[in-house]
Amino acid sequence: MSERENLAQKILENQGVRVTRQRRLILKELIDSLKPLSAAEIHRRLLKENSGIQLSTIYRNLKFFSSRGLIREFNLDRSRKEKFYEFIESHHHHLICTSCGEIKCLGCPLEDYESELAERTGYQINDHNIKIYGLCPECQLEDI
Amino acid sequence: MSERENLAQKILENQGVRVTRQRRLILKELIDSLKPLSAAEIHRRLLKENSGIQLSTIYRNLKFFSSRGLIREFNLDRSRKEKFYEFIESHHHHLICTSCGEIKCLGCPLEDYESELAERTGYQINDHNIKIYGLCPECQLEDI
DNA sequence: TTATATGCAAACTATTTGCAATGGT
DNA sequence: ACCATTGCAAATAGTTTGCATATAA
Repeated sequence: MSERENLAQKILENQGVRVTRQRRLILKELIDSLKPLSAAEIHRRLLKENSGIQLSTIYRNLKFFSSRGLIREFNLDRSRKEKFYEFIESHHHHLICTSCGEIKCLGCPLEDYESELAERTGYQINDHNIKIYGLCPECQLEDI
Repeated sequence: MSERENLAQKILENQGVRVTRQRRLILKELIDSLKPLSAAEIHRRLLKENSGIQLSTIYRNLKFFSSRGLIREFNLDRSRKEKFYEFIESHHHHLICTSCGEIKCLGCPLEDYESELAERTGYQINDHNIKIYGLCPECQLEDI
């Protein structure tokens, strides 16, 4: 078992959930990845590594990990219908290049705003997300 | 033709696009609505008014209006797969109650942040959206 | 008149589910 | 041994498309 798989193993053990080969592999892909992945992308990557794993198993576990708060699930892009998933290391947001699709992680500019908003509206604020769209420096250089 | 349909008519005429009964009706629903609507919801509402209109026509026109910048298209909720659409009157964001689904519109707290971000990253920032999730005051009162 | 938009049915994509078999604890 | 998880195949939800017909300009 690789080092990364071992990390995944430990996280799952600490969660007190049943550790299967599939769970270890899926979580490993998310931990390894620097950017959010779709279910299909995780599947593709795992097939490359010869882990015969079913797409439905991936979906089931992504739901499971989400409900356990291990990962975050969201739509990256208004035009795509696929969801994306990422391992939660810390609260952050995304800057997305609408031309090449590159994703940068950003810190959170809303800390103060949230408490002010809670006070003003009476809502109990639990979470939020910000997506910022633009053109990365490279794509700005290309015509069209 | 109702007053609201007339407003929709005028908007379409100003855009220099072909004005059909269906376009007028779809745009009217979005203008009337205080909150974002799904394609299915627009369909439901129009059928109630006895406008025999096809769901595929609604989808086609939602895409068309989006591309013209008349409406905004996005996913409201991480768990749902439906997209939502809203008429663009001014730039704003949403506060969503994760229990009852109520949607409140919010102003934009990112104006300054965006220009700072553009400078720092070299990105040309074109758009962004913020979704804030929580419990509305009413839902906070309900146990489980 | 003619190009664009619509209705209808069928296709497609992402995701979910039922059920029998497998595997972790 | 027992129950949670998996594989597989089939179902579903939301959206898109092809083609003949209707309609706005």
